[in-house]
Amino acid sequence: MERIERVNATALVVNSVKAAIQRGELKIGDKLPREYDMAQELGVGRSSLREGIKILNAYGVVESRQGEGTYIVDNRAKNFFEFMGFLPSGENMVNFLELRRVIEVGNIVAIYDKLTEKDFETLERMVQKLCDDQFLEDYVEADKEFHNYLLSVSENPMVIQVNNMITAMRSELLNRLFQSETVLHDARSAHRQILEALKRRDREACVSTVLNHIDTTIAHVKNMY
Amino acid sequence: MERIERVNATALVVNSVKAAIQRGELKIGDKLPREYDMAQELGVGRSSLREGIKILNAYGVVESRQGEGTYIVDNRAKNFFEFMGFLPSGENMVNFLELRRVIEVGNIVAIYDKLTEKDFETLERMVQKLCDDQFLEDYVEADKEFHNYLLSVSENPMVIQVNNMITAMRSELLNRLFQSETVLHDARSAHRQILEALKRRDREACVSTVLNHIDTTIAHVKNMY
DNA sequence: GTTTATCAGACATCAGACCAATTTCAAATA
DNA sequence: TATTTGAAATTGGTCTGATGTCTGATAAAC
Repeated sequence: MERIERVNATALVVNSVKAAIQRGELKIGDKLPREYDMAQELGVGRSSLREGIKILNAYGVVESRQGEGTYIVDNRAKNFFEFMGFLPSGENMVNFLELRRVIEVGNIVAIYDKLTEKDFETLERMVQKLCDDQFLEDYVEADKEFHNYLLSVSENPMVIQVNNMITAMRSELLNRLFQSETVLHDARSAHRQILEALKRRDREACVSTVLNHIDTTIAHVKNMY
Repeated sequence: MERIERVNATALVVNSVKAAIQRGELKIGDKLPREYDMAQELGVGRSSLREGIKILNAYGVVESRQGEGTYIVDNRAKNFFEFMGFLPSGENMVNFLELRRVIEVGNIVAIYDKLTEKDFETLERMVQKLCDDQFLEDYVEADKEFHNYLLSVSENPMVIQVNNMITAMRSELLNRLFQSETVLHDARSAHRQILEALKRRDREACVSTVLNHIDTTIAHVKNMY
């Protein structure tokens, strides 16, 4: 662990860990040195080290387990919503999908006339993949890919980041949803319809198809809870 | 400060402060007791208290100044974006407004057919206010009110919360923007157009007018930087 | 072979001492 | 009198050592 510019002891700890992760030196699952050793490495006291680790805990970057150690994790998405005061629950799942609907509709309006032939080819492959794939993990992957691609066209890192948070929360849900044959069928046809609307550069149809797609999902989720 | 259920010392501190804020016992600007006293009040050690305070600092709920004290603040919005890795800057202002555009467009599609006569009356008053008002602070207030009202119709706490974060970031920007007569004129006519589109329950027009409104703002901001 | 006891390792907490920044206020000064 | 200065008090920042508590592994008992 490299010592970063010192403004104060606590920030030094936070930045050192962040930097080590950024450099790929620390990966998810890695165990940090024990508090005493790490404090010495960074040249700070154990209290200051702990204060830094507490902040990283709050950010969802590490997780400390008493008697065991402190590990690198990525609970940032979860903490993102917790940060806003929301815990995952049945009701919040619907709220959460509605937020997603808002973003996906808003995004498609922003990008519907910006897609190139190359984009269409890529999207075509993704839709095809969703139709061809045989295993649950593949559906989930293909579904995510399609939506993430549309978001990425915005070329707006903030929009993409917010979407990442939502996608991370959605993974678990998708795994359950795609166990239903109906949902899978809906998704296949919906993605194709969205793509067709995009190809026609028909904004109104884009909005309708995206809206429909997610509303269907919401209806399914409401049935689940 | 009331002692909350104790799972562990640090969480106790965090929850106690949060609860006191929720109860309105602590307001923005209030000063917390000095660390030693507060630790005794809550029955925890000073180190544990400090770890809790550090978490609240990370959340943007309090701010500690050496030699002075610890105060209740609300930097949650700022920290929210910092958490996502974004610092306020000229370029990020545009990204940030584009995120806002995505959300406002997505939201108007979600609510355009849900407004009642009463809603229209309220919105009408708000548009009128924006036109009548004479002072900068009033414009800014009226503009915020209009957009927040539309978001609130969604009745989705997550959407509203994300909007709150954005609104908080936007305040500073609006103060500068509304110093331009052109921007003010644009805003007045844009808000009226949006309201008219809503009254006609014309989704396509809603999307167009909202899109236009924020695109105009983005253009102005681009000129500013 | 399974269960239980013990022990080492690691985080959790507390207390005390000292450091550093800020504020306060009274004394010195112009 | 008004201003400057500087020392003391206040408060958060940091370090250290001792002790508590939880977990996992190993050894002992059955």
